[in-house]
Amino acid sequence: MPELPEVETMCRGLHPIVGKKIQSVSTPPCDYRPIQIRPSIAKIDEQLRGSVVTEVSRIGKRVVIHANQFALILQPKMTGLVALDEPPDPEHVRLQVTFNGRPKQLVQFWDRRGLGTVEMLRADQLQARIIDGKLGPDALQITPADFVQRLKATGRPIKVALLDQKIVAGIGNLYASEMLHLAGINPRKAASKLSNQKLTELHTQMLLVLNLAILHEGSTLSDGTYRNALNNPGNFQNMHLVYDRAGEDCLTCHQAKIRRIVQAQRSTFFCPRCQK
DNA sequence: CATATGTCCTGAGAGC
DNA sequence: TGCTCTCAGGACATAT
Repeated sequence: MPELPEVETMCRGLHPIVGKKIQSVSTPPCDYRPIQIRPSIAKIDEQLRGSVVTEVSRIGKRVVIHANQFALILQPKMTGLVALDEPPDPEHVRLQVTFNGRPKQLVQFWDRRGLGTVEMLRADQLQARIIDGKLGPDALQITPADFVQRLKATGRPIKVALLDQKIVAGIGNLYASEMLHLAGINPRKAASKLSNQKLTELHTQMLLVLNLAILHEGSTLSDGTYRNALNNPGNFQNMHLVYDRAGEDCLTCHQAKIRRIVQAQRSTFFCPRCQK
């Protein structure tokens, strides 16, 4: 599940295409229901063909390829990824961007479940269409004070609040559990009832776990879908303290077992002893 | 406005 | 072994 560290890793892996000229943008034949692409692939190809990639950036959990004053926005959602090399399998390639030059370079948007989307906007529309009203400050950029203030403003359980991209952008189900464990916070606690000190600690641990995960190129889970741009798995899955470890010993206190609960229809993992 | 729920999709794994 | 069922969850649409 691509969250901030996985999407950041994808973006960094795409760096070799910066400065390259786009030869074409196309959708290869695919046996599955087509993903959402807007405007049409023909219009996207028309605008981007022949233009040079100036930047690859990340907005929350989206990958943005900039070229010709346009932004091509790839949203992996659950099982999508962006690959420079071969994707996990050839069956679920949803979009291809080919570049001029030898050897010919190719960026492929691959998505097994097809929940991902592709959107092209004028670069000057990015703020209004993607960020305003939809995304809070990025998890790697938000100040501790802003982080605390935004979480204090909701009575929802802290775990649920962390998943709300309007509060802070980039956190997903896996890292939400991990950072709450590191900060010693019970995921069911109302965000508004946490002390400033606890929330500040959470901010610290959030940065720690996200940056550490980026360093290890993200987490490749048992479904094996997430890979970095060169089709190698991440390494951070081996360092999870709570995620998907229900019934196993807590690696922090060694005196309790990790529990799984469901919040907002999503799994949450925590140690009942460390996170009271 | 804030919050809650339903929906999309495919494949892995469980259970019989 | 092969079938059916459940589950995984990001983001958006719709409901409360």
